Amino acid sequence: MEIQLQIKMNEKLFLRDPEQSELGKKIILHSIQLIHLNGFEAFTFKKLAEAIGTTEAGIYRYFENKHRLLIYLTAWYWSWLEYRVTFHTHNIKDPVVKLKMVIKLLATTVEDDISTRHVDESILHQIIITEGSKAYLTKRVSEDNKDHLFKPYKDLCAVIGNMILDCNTKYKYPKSLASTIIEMAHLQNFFMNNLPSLTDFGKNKDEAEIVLFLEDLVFSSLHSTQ
Amino acid sequence: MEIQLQIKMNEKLFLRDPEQSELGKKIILHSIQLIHLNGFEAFTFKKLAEAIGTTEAGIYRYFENKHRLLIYLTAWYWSWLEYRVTFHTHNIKDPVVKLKMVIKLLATTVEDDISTRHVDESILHQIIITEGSKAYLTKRVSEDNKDHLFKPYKDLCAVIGNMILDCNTKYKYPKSLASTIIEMAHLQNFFMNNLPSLTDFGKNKDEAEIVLFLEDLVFSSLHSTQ
DNA sequence: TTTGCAAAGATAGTGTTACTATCATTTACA
DNA sequence: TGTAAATGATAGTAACACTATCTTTGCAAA
Repeated sequence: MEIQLQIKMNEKLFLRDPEQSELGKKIILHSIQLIHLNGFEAFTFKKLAEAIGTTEAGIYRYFENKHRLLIYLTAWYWSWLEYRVTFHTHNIKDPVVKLKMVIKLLATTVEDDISTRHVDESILHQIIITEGSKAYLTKRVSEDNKDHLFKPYKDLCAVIGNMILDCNTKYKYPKSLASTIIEMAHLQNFFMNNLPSLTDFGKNKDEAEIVLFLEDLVFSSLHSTQ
Repeated sequence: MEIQLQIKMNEKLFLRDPEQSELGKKIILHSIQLIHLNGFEAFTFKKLAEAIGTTEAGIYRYFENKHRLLIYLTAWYWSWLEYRVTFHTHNIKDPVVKLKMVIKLLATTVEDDISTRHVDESILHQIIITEGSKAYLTKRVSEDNKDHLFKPYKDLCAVIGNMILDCNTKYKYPKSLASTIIEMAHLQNFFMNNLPSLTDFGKNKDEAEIVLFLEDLVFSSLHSTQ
């Protein structure tokens, strides 16, 4: 049995759906590799076209510009992560166990899990750690938000927020705590590997310790009697 | 009595010290305004030169490129904030009260406080919220770190980490909690104003609520019996 | 079998960005 | 008054971020 996951993306994320053609899939595959290799700033459509063996104009038929492509990749990533969260927390009754699973999924490098043909999820995960926030840290954020480009991110945050409430109905900041977990799962990973003195994980560089930190943070807040 | 604050910056942050000349000070003043107005991506040395009334080449004598200028601005900001933290927590004995003061300083818009002639601190604060993380989220981060360009940020983080330990010597993640507070003070503010569904502050858009959230987060962790 | 049409390929062109170089002029100050 | 440093003025280049147009290919309905 081979299962293939297909994620349906908002049409405003692209000009032409990259999932619907060979060229489109190549754009996704190679853009992930190139961004990972040189970083988003050094990434250009010209280099991407050369890597694929097509021309710049060809890429522009799929994506307005490289920033839109980044938004597409992040949206895809968050959709995929929400699916993984749903999948891996299914049948878990205890909300605490559930939330621990989510923290683990957020903060741990993906092995081959639920996979897709044309996306390398573990490299994409690395990209989102370094480049993900650049998708929304712009002057255009409100317009892009109106086009629902960040919906997958907000949906995931809402799902986690609800799980937090399942642990403690009286907790006052479920959404902020959810976005804090999501962002910190990535940022502590970046710091651990690049600016280790900003973390307590520099010695072992072990993702498992980030999980422990986040668990302590979350469940202290949720069990607090303050 | 008029007090002027002068912050001594690492020499690797610039080619020529902008604090030492009128042109240099104009570069700082106007770059802050322009980045705030159009965002860092749309900011160019040409536009900056036009705003100042000098030429591109003139700017390049002070800063290698716009990314270095951003690093300079962030480094200045974190140095200034560390000074404010030291100043405002001085003479406070209770470590909990001290840490609460820090959270307030991090998460609240600055009014005219400890001021400098050529830097608009409240606009700079806004810039750091949106653009600050772009200073280190790059492929060059390790090299830049070797040049100590992020020292002010790391110093502030260390100071806060020690205050955390003063509250609870046994707490296991002082540095990670410190970087979490710093980053979240900014990011929750950005989300509140731009992607409010990621927070619990969308209704009132009140920074004071971010302070309460962070206090709850921090002191739950530090008083936790888990 | 033809026609028709969308996707992709090929090529060219434009304005802007991110620099680098050079030389003349002003300013500071010794 | 002389000299060096800072600044101003101008020019130039390679890469980037697009846009336009025209041709070719493949495939499907008439």
